Amino acid sequence: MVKESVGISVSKNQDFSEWYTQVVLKAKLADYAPVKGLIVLRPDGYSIWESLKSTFDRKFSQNGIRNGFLPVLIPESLLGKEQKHFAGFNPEVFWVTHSGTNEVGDRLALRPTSETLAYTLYSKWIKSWRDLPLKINFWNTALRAEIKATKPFLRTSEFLWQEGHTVHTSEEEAKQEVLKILEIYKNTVEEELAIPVITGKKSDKEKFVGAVYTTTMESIMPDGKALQMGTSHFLGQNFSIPFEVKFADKDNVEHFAWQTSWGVSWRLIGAMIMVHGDDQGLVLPPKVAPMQVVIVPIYNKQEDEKRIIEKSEEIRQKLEKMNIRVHIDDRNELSPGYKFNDWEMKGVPIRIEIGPKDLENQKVVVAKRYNKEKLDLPLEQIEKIDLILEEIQNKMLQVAKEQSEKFTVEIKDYSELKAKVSQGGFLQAYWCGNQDCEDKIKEETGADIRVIPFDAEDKNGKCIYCDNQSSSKPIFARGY
RNA sequence: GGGAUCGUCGUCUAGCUUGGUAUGAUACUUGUCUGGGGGGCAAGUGGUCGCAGGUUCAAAUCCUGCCGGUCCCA
Repeated sequence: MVKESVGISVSKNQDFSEWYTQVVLKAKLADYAPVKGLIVLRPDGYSIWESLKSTFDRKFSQNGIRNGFLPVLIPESLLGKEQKHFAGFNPEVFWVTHSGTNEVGDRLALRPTSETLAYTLYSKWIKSWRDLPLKINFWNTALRAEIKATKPFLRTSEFLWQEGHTVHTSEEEAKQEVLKILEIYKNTVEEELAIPVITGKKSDKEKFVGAVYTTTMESIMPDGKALQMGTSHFLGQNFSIPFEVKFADKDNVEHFAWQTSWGVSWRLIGAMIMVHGDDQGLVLPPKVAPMQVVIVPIYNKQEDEKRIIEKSEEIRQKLEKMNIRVHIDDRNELSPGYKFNDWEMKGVPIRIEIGPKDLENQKVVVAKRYNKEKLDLPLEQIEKIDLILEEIQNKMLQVAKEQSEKFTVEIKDYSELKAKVSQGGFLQAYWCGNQDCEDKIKEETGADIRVIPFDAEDKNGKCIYCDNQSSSKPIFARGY
């Protein structure tokens, strides 16, 4: 009866954008802050971020990367040192112009990204080839004015992310690092968030300003729009020269170093919501779910209550010993039905129902969130929950892969591209490599080059726009 | 960058055209009966009508500016 005011009031198909906002707010992941363009993370949202963070930290560490911390203010003189880079970011930089009532001399930027600041310090720290490679990652926030249309996790003026900055003695080693990081990104997103990605290069037009080239991973969202999930840049010597990041090599000759930078943001959480969520709300992959199992006890008589709570407690302890994150919903004032819907909206992967009838039969009811399946599980097999969580994680990736494949289409001619863009999807077509064609396609269809997949970097065919010999077969799409 | 639209207890909303004591639902609190898919009954708490000016005897309502949300187009 009151379904609409409590749950998600629109369906995912019918109004995707409204659906997304409602899921974020009603599942209590985030809320809008009092300042336009900014959001607040609530514990369930932050917990997902912490989970991703710890996975990345483990993998970075295995790759010899350590964490550091940089300040949020960057003086204008530093930010402007690499001109292209500066020009690219300038329109969205927030500036601090006053301290108290006094004007500051050199304006201070709220960091849009930390290359310039980090490399100023790197040039102090690096003297010799023995100091390299230097690999530091920074967990922080970046600020870029995005005040036209706020969308939690996807378009906000401040976002949580990590930015890694590495320095190498050789071009080759730096290029390898770029790929290693991209691979870490890819397998983390696929294994933890159950979202398939396509990796490859950005076109020159779309690359990070200041980079020699940018590698990226892209995913397709259920509304057919593409989302950039993370990027890893080869900076060459573009920064090491102006910032004088130099080292004396074994032969005692000074060289400019070779650099990389790379980052993923909480945008990944946005992607997870869009890819897996449904009309009932959030659907969380077990690996990042703040709560993996919720136990809902059901009883109506006093004596049942005691027995059932005891049994629930017993199950909780067993599961906790297996490192499963489990919670008993013992709120007395709410009906079981309400709790079912409540936890479904919040995306908890498994619900265990336990009532008098179950006790008699020495079993519980297990309900899987992602496909709504319910099954009976004998009490003595309760450890199987672990396997079911694993199965859910795998199936979710599989379903997402199928969805994503459906969205990936080969395009033969330009009229087809024009027609398909509005329906959305990854549209793969030959391209001559000329930016004029890229610009025209963007202008006429709204689609840009999202990624040139690694296996499509060298493809012979005819450019979809100008018919000339093609150099590659990129994926075109409208993006977020 | 251009345009549209909205802002009234936590949430959704009536009232605005035609100025005159703030409407309902839901949520929340308490009690009670309930309890296997969003329960019933009863009582109660909660709003400087986004903000700042202006017009007026009187402004949620009319005027101006600002702030904020959402959507569409480039």
